[in-house]
Amino acid sequence: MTDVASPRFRFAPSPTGFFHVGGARTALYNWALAKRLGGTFVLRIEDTDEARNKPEWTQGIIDALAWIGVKRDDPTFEGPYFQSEYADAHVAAAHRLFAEGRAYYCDLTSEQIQERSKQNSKPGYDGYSRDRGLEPGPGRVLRFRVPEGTTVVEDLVRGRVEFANDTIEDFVLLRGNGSPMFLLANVVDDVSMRVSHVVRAEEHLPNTPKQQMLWEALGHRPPVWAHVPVLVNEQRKKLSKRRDKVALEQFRDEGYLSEAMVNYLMTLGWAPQGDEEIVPWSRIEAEFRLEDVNHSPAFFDLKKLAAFNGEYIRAMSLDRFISACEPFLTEDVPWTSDQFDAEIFRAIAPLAQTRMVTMNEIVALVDFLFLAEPIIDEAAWSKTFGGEEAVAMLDDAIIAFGETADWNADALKTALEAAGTARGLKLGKAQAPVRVAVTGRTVGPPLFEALELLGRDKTMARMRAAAERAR
RNA sequence: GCCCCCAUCGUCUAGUGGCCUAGGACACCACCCUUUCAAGGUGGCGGCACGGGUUCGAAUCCCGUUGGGGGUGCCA
Repeated sequence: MTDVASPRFRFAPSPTGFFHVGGARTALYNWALAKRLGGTFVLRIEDTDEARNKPEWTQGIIDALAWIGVKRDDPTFEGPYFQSEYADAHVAAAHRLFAEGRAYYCDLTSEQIQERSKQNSKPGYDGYSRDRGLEPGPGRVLRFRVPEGTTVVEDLVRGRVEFANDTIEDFVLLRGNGSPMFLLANVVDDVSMRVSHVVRAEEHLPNTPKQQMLWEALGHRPPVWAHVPVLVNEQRKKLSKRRDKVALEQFRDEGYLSEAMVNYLMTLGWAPQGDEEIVPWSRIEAEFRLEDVNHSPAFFDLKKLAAFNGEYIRAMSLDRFISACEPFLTEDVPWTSDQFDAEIFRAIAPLAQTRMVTMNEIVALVDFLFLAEPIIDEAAWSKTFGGEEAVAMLDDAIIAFGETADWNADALKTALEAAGTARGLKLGKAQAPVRVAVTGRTVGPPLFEALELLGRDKTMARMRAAAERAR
């Protein structure tokens, strides 16, 4: 192990798709530790699976990490390194192991291995070529000669985990074509990058005795291991890219705030001190300990994430909220840029802020203010104008508003309240037809404030149009 | 099958032998507030998987059972 005073952590994703929330949490754990302990966070892209890797995913990883605060320009950050560039070192290490008798070549095909396994009714590879003294050659894999005894993994979250070596098969180091396998490449890189702490998901725990033997065979003391529980879906299965919504990029695009996502992810398997779970990163960084990480899988709960996001949205200052809205106000919007009015938006923003769970919801909350005509939600329309009462109420509202001298929220409210009372309707009922007429929806920001911003002309025109349509 | 891990409200967790009549958060329900919807406030529902030990005392320690999960590739 390297200098304890300056630990080196690493995050080693493979660029095989969108960035997974589970990966994000692992990265965050490593990052929090590296920051607090004054260590280093090494990013190594494990791009050795040629069939599945795509270069564009690498940039995706870097961007996603930056989004959650793991930034390249931070002095704690080191890399990215690319595993594919170290293939020579991996092969050289394997050859050394062969020369030392720690590994041997085998010419069995996987079909033959399966056949033997079936015959002696033992799973996996049985060490058939251990003593055959095979030289390297095409189609021959290099296997590690697992020694006798027991391998004890000391894990910071699991404690002491023992593996009987006779349950571990002689695993492949080099493929038949001579290329290195994950187990080997991963260890050789960790050794050469002087990694002191391997913090990763629990699914790697079964690999750990193999890797630890490799560390030792290569003449090094193994790192500190820590295997954190996996994230699961509602069926309590490991989150998968195929069936679950896990892409960090998607959450970002829908308007989840990175602070909320980071905070939520950190509470999966761990909790800050005290009763508060919404805490700033500074506290997380100061308090996070691997020893405190839970041992059981955690359900990635979209509802709770949404609740966190809502909290974070409401906690923003008006200026921050407005600038956070901006990307969602310019792309994929129903209005044209000249229809948008920043002053009006600023006025409605505080009223929208408490009504959102994700930032992309801002559009539907304010669109009626910028569009020439509201987008009519048919379900809302038929529900509201199903009876004659609503149309009559709308007619009365048109008259009441027409007689209103000052066009402001208070005056409009007073006017509608009076009109409603005359028909025996409470304000809640009386406002409904007006709301649908003007905004197209049954829900939205407070009505009279919205009408004030919309202005007399547009409001009256929409109400008349709706009355016409409802007849 | 074999190896390994895990087990507190529906969910995420606090709890490290007495402070536990088990605390908080999300979700859910009710009420209050209220121009819709939210937000906010108040309250409620709800848990130590089971069985044995150890101990004066166990959610906490040990064993077993059951139940979940991960791994078992010439993927990473």
